[in-house]
Amino acid sequence: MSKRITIKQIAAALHVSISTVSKALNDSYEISSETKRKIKEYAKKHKYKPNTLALSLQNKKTKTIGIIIPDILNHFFARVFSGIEKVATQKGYNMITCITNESYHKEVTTMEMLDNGSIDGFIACISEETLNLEKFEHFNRIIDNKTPLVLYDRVHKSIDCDKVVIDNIKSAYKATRYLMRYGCKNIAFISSIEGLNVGKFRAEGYKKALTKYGVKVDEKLTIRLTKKEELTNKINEMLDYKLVDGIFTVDESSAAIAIQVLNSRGLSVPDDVAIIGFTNGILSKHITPPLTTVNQFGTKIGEIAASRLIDKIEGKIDFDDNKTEIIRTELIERSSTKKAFIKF
Amino acid sequence: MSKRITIKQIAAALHVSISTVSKALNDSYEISSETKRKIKEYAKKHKYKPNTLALSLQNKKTKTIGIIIPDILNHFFARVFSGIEKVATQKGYNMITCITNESYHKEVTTMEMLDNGSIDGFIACISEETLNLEKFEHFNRIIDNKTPLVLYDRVHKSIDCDKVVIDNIKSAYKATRYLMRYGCKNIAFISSIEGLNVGKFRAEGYKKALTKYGVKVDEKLTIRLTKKEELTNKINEMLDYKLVDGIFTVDESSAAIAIQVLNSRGLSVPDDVAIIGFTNGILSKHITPPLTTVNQFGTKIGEIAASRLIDKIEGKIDFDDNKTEIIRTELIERSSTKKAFIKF
DNA sequence: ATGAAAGCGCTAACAA
DNA sequence: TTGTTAGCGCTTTCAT
Repeated sequence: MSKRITIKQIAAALHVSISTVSKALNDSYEISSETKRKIKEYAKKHKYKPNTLALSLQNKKTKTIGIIIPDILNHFFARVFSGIEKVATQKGYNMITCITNESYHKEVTTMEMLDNGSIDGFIACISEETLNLEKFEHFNRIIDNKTPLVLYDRVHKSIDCDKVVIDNIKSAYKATRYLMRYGCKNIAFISSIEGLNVGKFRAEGYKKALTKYGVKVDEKLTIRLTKKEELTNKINEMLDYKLVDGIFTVDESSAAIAIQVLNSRGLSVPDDVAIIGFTNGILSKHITPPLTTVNQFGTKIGEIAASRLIDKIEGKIDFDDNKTEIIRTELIERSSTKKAFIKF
Repeated sequence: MSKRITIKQIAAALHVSISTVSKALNDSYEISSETKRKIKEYAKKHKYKPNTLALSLQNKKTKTIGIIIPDILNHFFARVFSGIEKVATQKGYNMITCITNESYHKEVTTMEMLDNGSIDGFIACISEETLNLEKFEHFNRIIDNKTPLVLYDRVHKSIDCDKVVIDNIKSAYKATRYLMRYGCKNIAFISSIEGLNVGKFRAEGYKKALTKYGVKVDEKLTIRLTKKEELTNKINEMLDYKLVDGIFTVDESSAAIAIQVLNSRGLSVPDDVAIIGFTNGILSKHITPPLTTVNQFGTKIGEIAASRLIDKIEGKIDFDDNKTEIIRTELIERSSTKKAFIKF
């Protein structure tokens, strides 16, 4: 019914010029307070709202940022997203969201499409497929266009931009070390994200810890898959080969599956086997036993990424001044590593 | 570096008029194929991409929809979101997302802000606070502005628009009936979402089932909270009062918490107590024992909502032709209700 | 203190 | 077949 009103209509109604209205609404010193009053009053009465599109077209700023998320069902990404949204809202930015579902093609087309003035900058996480194809030209094109870009979580050295990540190697190292200090002699490694560089880094951290403490890496105790399908079988096979007393899984659901397999074999967590997971999601808190896990501070990652991007957009930071922020992780101790006795 | 090129620049470079370029690029029959060729070639070479903003300003269509989500960390909403995104992408729409965090104020301000031409329509889920305040004028204002609106999951009768929901009463009724048929004599009801109308409906369905089968409703067996904080205590109190043999929880984490409480009292699920949850999220599959649960088909809800909205936007459906789609639910049977013997 | 006019990038009705 | 012009809603010189 009420359909929005324009500056032009206000001008006509009040018998003044369009520019007078514009200036009045923007509190220009040029306009008499009396005219301002009248105009503002009329505007308010008729619920005048400036047309964002016209504004954006004018000043080449949309106050909108593009968010690229590989998989919104992943709780970690949902956390990052909520961090981004918090800062974006606070600073008056809207978000256009694209879920790539780990597809290279989707990633390329949406980013190309958005990078024509629709958004002021991107916050993106590289999709699995892109990572495997190692094709990053679309990101570099974005950068060439002088569109600010912040990459989070999964990054790549051939893209020169702001980055917000965690130290995967170190985090995995510490988790593994924790298990060793806890007394575990045979520690397995389980990953269902071998397709991601972060997955590989975590494997690296695991090996590094073992080596550092003089334990030989037994490849038969490392399960490195790119998806979850075969997981149950592989874990069973591994347990047939050797009965481990500690497991480090690189994602949450792998830990849940490991627990189920162990239980089905009559083994108890943590009494027979201690487990540490990665990513402190909903599962970690609620499975039985609650999972000791590496917390990634997803919300924090999102917040930092958004702040950085907006600072770039608003020129508070020079476009070429790129930085890689490493967000700390923490080990949250829960019952999956709570034996009554703790050897060394 | 390459900064985007405009139609005007193409025109200048090729010594033709702006409109010729525009027409050529849009494959107008008015332009000679030779000129078209030249123009398109030049455009491609210089990576011309039309400015969406200018287009939107022109034809008053943004090809963008606004998505209002109360809480993105809630897996059900993440599912709905992914359903929306699937259809939106497929039909060439972008999404501007707003997470209200259950806040009335956030909901009002974002929707007001977006409803000025920035988006072509809304898909929204009413926030908890809004529901409690019972203030829905902002939705009606949207509708008055002739902006298409589709509400999902949490709706209200005083807002006259398209809706996509589930039948909460019926779903709860069936879940409760399942427990009775399964042999449960004392069935408890646990809710931590009493602040939502959907929560109340589910309680209603529970009672309806009991009554229908001649079981008297014992209020002391119903726990109806608006948050999760006190849950563990309340469940313990309830179990002190009476040892139930069946529990119907209206959300997923309540079920997980109930299982933890039962286990801590030395009770086993499903042998001592059978449990059915609501919303088939990540938890349901992975907790021990896996949870029998009412699946809500979140993705489907999102898809239907998006299709409906886009049909409205594109005028395939009359603006005032509102419809409420009721998406069926299903009971997924898992181990939390798998006693060896089944009476009745 | 107010207004006319140009322009942001593009489309479309109308001329030529 | 091509070009001129006006206009989408708004800002911003530059007159007046």
